[in-house]
Amino acid sequence: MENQESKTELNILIQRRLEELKELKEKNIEPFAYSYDVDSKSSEIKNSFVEDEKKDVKVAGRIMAIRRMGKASFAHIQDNYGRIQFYIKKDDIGEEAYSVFKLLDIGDIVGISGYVFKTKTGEVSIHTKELTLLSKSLRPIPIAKEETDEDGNKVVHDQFTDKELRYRQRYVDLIVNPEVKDVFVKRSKIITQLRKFMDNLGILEVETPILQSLYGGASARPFITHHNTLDMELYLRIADELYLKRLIVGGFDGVYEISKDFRNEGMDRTHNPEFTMLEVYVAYKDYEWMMEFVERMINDVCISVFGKTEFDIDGTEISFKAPWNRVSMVDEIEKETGVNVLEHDAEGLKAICKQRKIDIDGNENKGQLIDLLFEISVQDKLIQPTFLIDYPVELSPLAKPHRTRAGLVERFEGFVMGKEICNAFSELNDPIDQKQRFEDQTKMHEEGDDEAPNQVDEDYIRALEFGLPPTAGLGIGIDRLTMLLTNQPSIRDVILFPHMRPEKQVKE
RNA sequence: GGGCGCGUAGCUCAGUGGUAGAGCAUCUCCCUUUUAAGGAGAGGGUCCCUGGUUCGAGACCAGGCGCGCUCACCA
Repeated sequence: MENQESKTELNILIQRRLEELKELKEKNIEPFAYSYDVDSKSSEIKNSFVEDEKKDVKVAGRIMAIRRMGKASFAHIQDNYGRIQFYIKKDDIGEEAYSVFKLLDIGDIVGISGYVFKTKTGEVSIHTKELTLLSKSLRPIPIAKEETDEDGNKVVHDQFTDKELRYRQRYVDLIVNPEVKDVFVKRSKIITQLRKFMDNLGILEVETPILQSLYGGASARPFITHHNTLDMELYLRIADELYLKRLIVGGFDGVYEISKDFRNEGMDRTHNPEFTMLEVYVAYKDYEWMMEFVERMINDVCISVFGKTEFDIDGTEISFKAPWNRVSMVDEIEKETGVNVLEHDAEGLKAICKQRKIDIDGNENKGQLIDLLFEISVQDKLIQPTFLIDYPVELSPLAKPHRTRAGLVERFEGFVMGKEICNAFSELNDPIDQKQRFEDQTKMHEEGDDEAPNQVDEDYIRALEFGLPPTAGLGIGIDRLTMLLTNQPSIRDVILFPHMRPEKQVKE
């Protein structure tokens, strides 16, 4: 069995590299070096090239292509900033050093010391004086080759495209697919800019528990874990909302957390079991203020990270420039369907749904039915950034009743391209109302809605009883925001290591 | 969970019932400004798994596993 395994092609390739490793050691070459004094970046060398200057540089990177021509060779290395070619000649570095070079492969990480020149075909390159092996690569990387066809278009051959392998072995994906790396650089910059924006406003970044004995702040099924010493069940948070508002009770004027949340639900293009949520709470503000806050913050991110507010998303021109559209949820539904949902109870809405052949299972409450009608008739039409405002109270157990419209709460969600990108409200700070709503939810849980919380968070009620100032709160899904701004089709394309079923075992 | 699709060399893929293929990668030789370098040669396969049909299965059938897309669920 073991022999069969060792006959595979991959194993032979690895075996070959192990032999090279041995030969290198016999030549007293350390194949896994300790450090290298890099003084240049590939991109800077190319951008700052001056003819005949012969500037000395030291760069390091992974060998991505080798073209050997007997006693001289060209190769490309790739560093964090791009690729650069180096030229290496036996006459320059000597027989022994050239024989070391011959033992190198695509994938090896090397340091190149030499001077910058331009080849006769015009490529800025490094004329190698000294080559240092920094890390021998034992496993062949999937090589993509690029050529430029007659029309000047870039054609990529043998690109590493298997999505499963790309997600499972993201390190390989990042090496060979540069545009993937760019998405994650953008993601990082988006988060950095969100932080800067809030920090500048004096909003304090905090950390709250991931392991919670009660879960709340959203409706979702939680992951359950166990604490051995306390011998009790703990939940991985589905939201950090209730903790952040406790901090507003405690006297902070503004807090935010960029939190990993966990929801034990289906996985698809827009759902990963763990995902990143920004939640912000600001005292003495309401949802009107928060809408302007979102406009300003997203504008700031667009300008700082992308240098623009107009985006081409799947062929549609989207403008994030403030102000965004604002439309009322129930008014829009009425506009599209002719139904004033506030005039009907749950039974009446069910009848309307059935009449219109909308698929329902009959257990929906009024809020869920309104939401259904919204999704069917309105949601897809919200293309340009739009705040959908004033939700039915049944859908929003943590939002404050609308100051003028009965049955509604002061809540908004931001939609772009028919997709939700944020959720916010004037926070409910009446402890008596809040307790009643929690109890209604717990009842829903008992009646079989396993996404409703299973018990009332009495401590949160106690906190409200001490007094929560008027507060505006906001949640933004960082993954989905990144998807939108970088035009990526799947949440897995903006999460470095998306959740996958476990591999049976790592091959070989 | 439903539907559709995919699974063949390290990578990208051909192969519609009759000897498992191509390009790149790998190995040997030649080649001191190449860039999908080039020339000559060589090696490399559990065709996802299990059963079935057949004289004969990579291909056809059934079941399974894995993955992708999509619908539903998930505010």
